[in-house]
Amino acid sequence: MLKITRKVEYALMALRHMQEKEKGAVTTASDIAERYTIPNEILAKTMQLMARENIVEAVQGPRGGYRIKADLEKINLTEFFETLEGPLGLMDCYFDSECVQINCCTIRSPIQKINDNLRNMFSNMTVQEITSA
Amino acid sequence: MLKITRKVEYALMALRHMQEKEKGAVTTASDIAERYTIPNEILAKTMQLMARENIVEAVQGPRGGYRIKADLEKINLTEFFETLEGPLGLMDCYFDSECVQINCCTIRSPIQKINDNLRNMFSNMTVQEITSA
DNA sequence: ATTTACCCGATTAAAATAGTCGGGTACAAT
DNA sequence: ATTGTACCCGACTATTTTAATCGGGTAAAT
Repeated sequence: MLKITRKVEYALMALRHMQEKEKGAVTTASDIAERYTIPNEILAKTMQLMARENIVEAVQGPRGGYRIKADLEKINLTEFFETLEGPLGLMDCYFDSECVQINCCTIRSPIQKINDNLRNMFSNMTVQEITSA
Repeated sequence: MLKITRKVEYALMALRHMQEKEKGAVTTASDIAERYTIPNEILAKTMQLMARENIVEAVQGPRGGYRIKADLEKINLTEFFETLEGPLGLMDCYFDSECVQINCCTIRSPIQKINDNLRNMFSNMTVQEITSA
């Protein structure tokens, strides 16, 4: 429990990789996949997702690839995680959920407080802190 | 991602329930399961686990049940989570793992720092804070 | 003895995550 | 124009993790 997903890991590794290149240079998804032994198509998808979300910019065609578009110092980890994986919460009942305990759950509000702390912690860290630490 | 498990939720609800009764009184696993619509046998297992770990005490036979044994103010959440679910970490590679990226992973140490913060946060909270907030 | 309630390993089911496949579109170079 | 490279994307399958079930026990009060 309390794990981050592969997708998030791959995304961070890719961003870090691109950040080490000259600004404006592009890198192909398969270059990154090969470099870090990441399954090609799953990284491709992750890059596409980040492109849709304007974290990176895609350049199509031969000599194309991706480059960083957003200012990584301005994206906090709560935002980043939610962009890639959807709503963040220790329990599902804070967003969706037809949990059978919904009306008799006695720990919902105490856990909610912990959840707030957690979100807070992640909101106070930027993607940049991971990609260049 | 970053979810706590059902088992942990059930355990906390059970502890909270027992805590509301007079000290020394026992409650059966099926009473608790019924009260909160928890599948009987999964709660039973969870209670057995907590009994093995000396968090609760089991009284066998008719009129038996469980009562709280440990001082819940002295159990922090890191301990509690690890007792129920094993080692705590945002990524697997901090304990087990034959991760293919193990030698080329560029985000391991930054994530490790976040992991330390997370553990720290949970280590500074007690089970009591959840069961009686 | 019988009944109640804990004990526990093995198994199955369901859900979440991870990875694959196939058929597209954009565009630079020739 | 054609070719080749690289992004795009929905649908699908496999794997892993989590949740729940089953079956056959043991302890103890009445």
